[in-house]
Order: sequence, then structure tokens, then C-alpha cells
Amino acid sequence: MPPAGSSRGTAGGRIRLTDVAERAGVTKSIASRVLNDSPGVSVRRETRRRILQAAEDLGYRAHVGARALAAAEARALALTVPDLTNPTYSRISRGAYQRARERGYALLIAEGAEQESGHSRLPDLVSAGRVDGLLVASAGPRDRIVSQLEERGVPHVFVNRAVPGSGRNVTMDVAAASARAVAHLRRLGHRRIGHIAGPTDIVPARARETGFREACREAGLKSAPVARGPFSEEGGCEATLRFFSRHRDVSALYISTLTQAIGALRGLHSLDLRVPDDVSVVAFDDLPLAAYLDPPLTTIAMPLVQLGEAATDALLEQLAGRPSRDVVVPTEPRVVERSSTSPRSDH
Amino acid sequence: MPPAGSSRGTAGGRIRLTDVAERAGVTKSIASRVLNDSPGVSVRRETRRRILQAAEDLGYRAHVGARALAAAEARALALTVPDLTNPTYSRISRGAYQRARERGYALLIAEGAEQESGHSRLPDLVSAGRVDGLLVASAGPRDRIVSQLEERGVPHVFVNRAVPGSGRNVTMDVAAASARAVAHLRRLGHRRIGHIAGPTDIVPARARETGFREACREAGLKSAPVARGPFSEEGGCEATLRFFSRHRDVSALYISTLTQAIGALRGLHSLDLRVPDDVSVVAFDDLPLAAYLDPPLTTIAMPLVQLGEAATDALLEQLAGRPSRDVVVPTEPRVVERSSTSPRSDH
DNA sequence: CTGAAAGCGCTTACAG
DNA sequence: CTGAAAGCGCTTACAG
Repeated sequence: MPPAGSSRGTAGGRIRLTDVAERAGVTKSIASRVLNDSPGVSVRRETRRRILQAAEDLGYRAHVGARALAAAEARALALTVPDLTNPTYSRISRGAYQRARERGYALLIAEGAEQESGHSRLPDLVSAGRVDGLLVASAGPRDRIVSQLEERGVPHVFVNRAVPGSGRNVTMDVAAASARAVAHLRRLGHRRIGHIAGPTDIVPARARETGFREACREAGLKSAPVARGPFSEEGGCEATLRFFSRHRDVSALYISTLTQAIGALRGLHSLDLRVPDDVSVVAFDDLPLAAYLDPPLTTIAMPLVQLGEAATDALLEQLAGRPSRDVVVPTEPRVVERSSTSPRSDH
Repeated sequence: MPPAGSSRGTAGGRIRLTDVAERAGVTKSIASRVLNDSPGVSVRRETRRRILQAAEDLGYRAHVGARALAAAEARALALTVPDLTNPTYSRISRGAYQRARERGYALLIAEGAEQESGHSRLPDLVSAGRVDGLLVASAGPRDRIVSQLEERGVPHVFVNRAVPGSGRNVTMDVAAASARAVAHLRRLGHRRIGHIAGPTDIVPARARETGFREACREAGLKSAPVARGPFSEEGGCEATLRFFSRHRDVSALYISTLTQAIGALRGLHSLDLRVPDDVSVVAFDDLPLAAYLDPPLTTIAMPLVQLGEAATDALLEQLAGRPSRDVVVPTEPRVVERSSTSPRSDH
């Protein structure tokens, strides 16, 4: 015989809504509505308290599967990133995760390179009722996934990348970041500025590059030389070597990624170019690590956690039936000045 | 009137098992059993093919909520980590995610510092039927969560940390890693070796420290001096300064984390101690970044992706009803020699 | 406003 | 082995 004080329900240990209703002396319907704060419920204050108390006492957790089935919503979101080990994405994840949790949603993370086979299964997460919508940080505008999402009517937003005309883009002001970097260098007296860019098929990389060219043009600089490389230390190093084999006269470098910048520092060193005496360096994106490099790196700090939060908000808006629209995180890119930049007046 | 060729089911666009069964000319029961490869189904090869084909044609995805409700399993796992931006955890996540996907499970990531309020809600993920079990990489042996998990009968394993006696620990051979580091330094002639450790309440940090002390003792070294600091560049830098204010005669340092090592390099520099001429440095854990530091860092490479995979395997074993047991990832820690270590024969 | 009841889409004993 | 049916635990029109 089980102890009289057992707080478990009858069926296999799971506490069900029925158990809560019973203990509170109300019907399932009322219990459900009170627990979910459904509009138009007007029970007595005392009844409400009893229900909440019963749920609390019993440790009731609504079965998400049952709820998903009945209400046709999973209360979960998925974030797709190309690379979990890339600090950019881990910070976006953090913001998205926190905000989702605040809103009562679970967050599922899907890692997969663009165009990877797993990528095409993303919409299935929604078809299978596992999640209600997708935060896509892993696709370019021409990826097949983009049209699939649209065709299948899957709620989604693009994070940190823009698919033109989608009205679903949640981005940061990357153009402003590039402009800020160029302005900072110009203020220091630099007139010949180069850019180490990322691969052209990575949308945010291209945005930085475009922003750089525009900023140079608006500043009246004669040229805006660029070398591209993968988003890795090695990629940054090699691109830098290639860059200087062609553009000897550049006195400052704006680099698309902190990771690339670490490689660039190595490349510069091997070319016997001192930072900042011979070449000033500014990197896009800030991390504590930047302060510990040699020399400590001047960076443009970006609001990546906020980007993740904003993306979640935007997707939730969509799920609430409101029309989707592009959003740009309001926080301005900010120059974090360290020791990799110095004045230059010899032009 | 809808187009005749419409492939959608009748109810709200969702393709249901019924739709598949109907198209294949079989009952729901058979369709379900064939699709799930249930044991003891012996339909004709042709029938099986028809069912699979119908599912394929229709783009059928079983509703996970319905399945969770009926079969009492969510086919999802949750991984809890203290910090998503820590590369250690992102690599564990990658391994866990990949393996989960291979096995047909979704992976949910929960980020939260130890002892945080959100932490106590972890078991709810299981109570609510959202996931079937937990991969816990975020708790110490004395955290309340540990006993809660046990009491509530939640399937779980501990990843990269050991809760003694739990029989649920999935770890790497950290003692071997520390031993390898000490052996490497000894082979180079070092007799006075120090350790920059992490906080004592972080289990894997303590394991490294303990392994270090033991290795020193077994090697017959007189002492095994240690300074502790947080897992950050700053923490590593300050601990290093503190260390050398007390132990001037040490010629080599084994550092608990690559991040701390970056700070240590800075600390050493500010003390006018050259690496490796004055002090050799070995860091636990390898990343591409290590090769680009100044000087390139000698490290102990750890199988973190495999650790994530092994943890998923272990949890899935548990879910299959097999008894849980501690597992240590078989891959041996490996010294990656770069330029931060050099011979020393002056003792 | 509230209660009884239907129904969400599956799986799986159970009887044949 | 297979089919009809019950049931998983919710939400929510619907009738009162």
C-alpha cells in the first residue's frame, strides 16, 4: 500500500491537469484556463489561488506534447547556426536562448554548414511540430532553404544576414560598423586603408566589405583595397600576406573578424611590419580576448547578444500573427580603442 | 475548388499518418509499425515499399507531440552548459548534437551558470515531456540539482565532470592529460613546474589540479606549486602574477585552460619573463588559436567532440533501459608541441 | 462565465 | 501477424 501522503498522481507518476483540478476542487477546463491565463476567465480570487497552489503543491508541469497536439503550438523555437564554436554565433545563441526562456519558449539549436544535407531537414522541425518557428543564422539568400521556408509557410526570421525583400531580416548596423572603423582610422590621419574580408558567399562578411568600400568612397579616399580569406586565423594570415604583396603603401587595416585579425597579426609580424607603428589594425567584433593580444587590438564592439534577443522577439511577433518586418538592432557599433591603432600624419 | 492534384491532407495542411495509410492502401496500425520499424511486422516487401513511398510522396513527418503523448517519449535530449561562449562547451555541444541527430533525437541546449535559478528548472524539461533525458555539463557534485535529478528519477549523465558514486559520469582522462603535460616538461629537463588552476568548485578544473599534483609526486618533484584564478584571460593573468610573486624559481607552467594561458602570456610578459627562454608554458586543451599566439603555444589536445558523442551514447543507453555506468573517452590526451616549451638543463 | 465533450495525431495492448 | 479501438494529456469550440 502506498503511503497516504503520496503526492503522485495515479498514472505512472505523471501529474496531470486532472490531478490539479481535483485537488483544487474545480474542473479541468477551469484549471487549464486559469493556469494559462486565458482571456475571459473570471473565477474568484480564492479559487484562482487554490488552483495555482494545487499546481505548485503537486509540482505540475503541463505535458508539452499534449499541449502541442491540442493547441497546435510547440512553445519551442529552433536556432540554426553554421558553427557552434564560432564565438559570434555562441553570443547570438545566448541572447536568443535567454529571451526565449523569458517568454516561456524552449530553444533548440541546430548546427550545420550552409548547403549541408542536414540543412534541408530544418523545415521538418516545424512540420513535425517540434518547434513553432526558425531563427536562421546559417543561410545565404540563394540557399534552397530560403525558398523552401517561404513555400512551406514556415515562420522564420534571418539572423545576422539579410535576404533582400524577405521582410524577415534581423541585423545589426554593419554598414555603420565599417563606417565607424574607417572614420576612426581617418581621424588618426590614415589615408590608405585596406580591408581583410571574409568569403563573399557569407552575407555578413559581404556586408562589412560593402560598408567598407562605401565608407572609403564617402571619405574621399582614392582606393579601398581588399583581400579575402576564410574566417579562421589561417585565413586571416594568408589574406594579409596576399594583401601586402600587392598594396605596400597601406598604413591601416580593417579586418572582418577577430579570428582573422589574430592571423593578420601573425602575418604582419612575418612581414616585419610593426603594429601600430607601421600598420594600424582595427577588427570587427570585440571579445575579452582582444585585450590580451599583442598588441591589444582596437575593435568595433557589436551587440550580438541583443541581436539574438531581437531575433527571438521578431519571430515571436510573427507567431502572434503580426506582420513580419526587417529590424535593425538599435545599439550603435562602438570603437573600443586599444593599442593596435596610432596616429599617422605623414601623408 | 482546390486543384485535383493537391497533395495536402484535409486537416489544416498537416499530413497525418492516416493520409499515408490511405494512399498506401493499408491501415494506420500497419503504416505506423512499418514507419517505425517495429519488431514483429511482416508485411510483403511490396506493401512496405508502398508505405514508405506514400510517406515520401506526401512529405510525411510524424507529429512529435502526438508521438510523445502516445509513446511516452519525446525523442529529444537536453544539454546543459554553464557558458555557451566557452569553446570547451561549444565543442562538447557539437559532438552531442551530431550524435543525437544521427540517432534521430533533437538536442536542446540550456545555458545557465551553476546554482542559477534556471538550473532548478532543468528537471522540468523532462517532467513536461519536452526531452527524455539530460546531459549535464553544468553542475558540481554538491549542487542541489544532482540530488533532485536522482530523486525525481530523471534519466541523466554528467558530462566532463564526475559525481562520485553516481555511475553516470562521462569524462576524459584528465589525470592522464596532466601527467602528459608534466612528463613532457620533465623530459625537457624541467624540475620546477607550477600550475595555474581554475576555481576549485569547477570539477574538471579540480581534476586537472589533482592530476598535476599526483604527476609531480610520482615524478619525484619536490613541490607542485599552484595558483588559482577564474577561467578567463584576466583570471589567468592575475593568477600568474600572484604565482610568480611567491615562486620565483619555477621554469615551467602548466595552465588549466587555453583562455587562462593567453592571460598568463601577458602576465609573464609584464614580469619580463620570456617564453620559452625563461619559462616554458603548456596549456590544457588545444584550439587553432593556440598556433597563432606569441609564441605559439604547446598544448594538450583533448577529445571534446568525442566527449559529447560519448555522453549522448551513454544517455541513450540509459533510455534503452540498460544500466548506467561511468565511461571515460578512450582517446588519449596528446601533446601538441609548438614554441612555448624548450629544454632546460640548468638544474 | 463555465462544464461536458470532442478532438489534436499518434502508438500499442488486445482480441481476433 | 493484423485491425479496430482505446488512450496518451491537453485545449477549446459549443451548448447551456
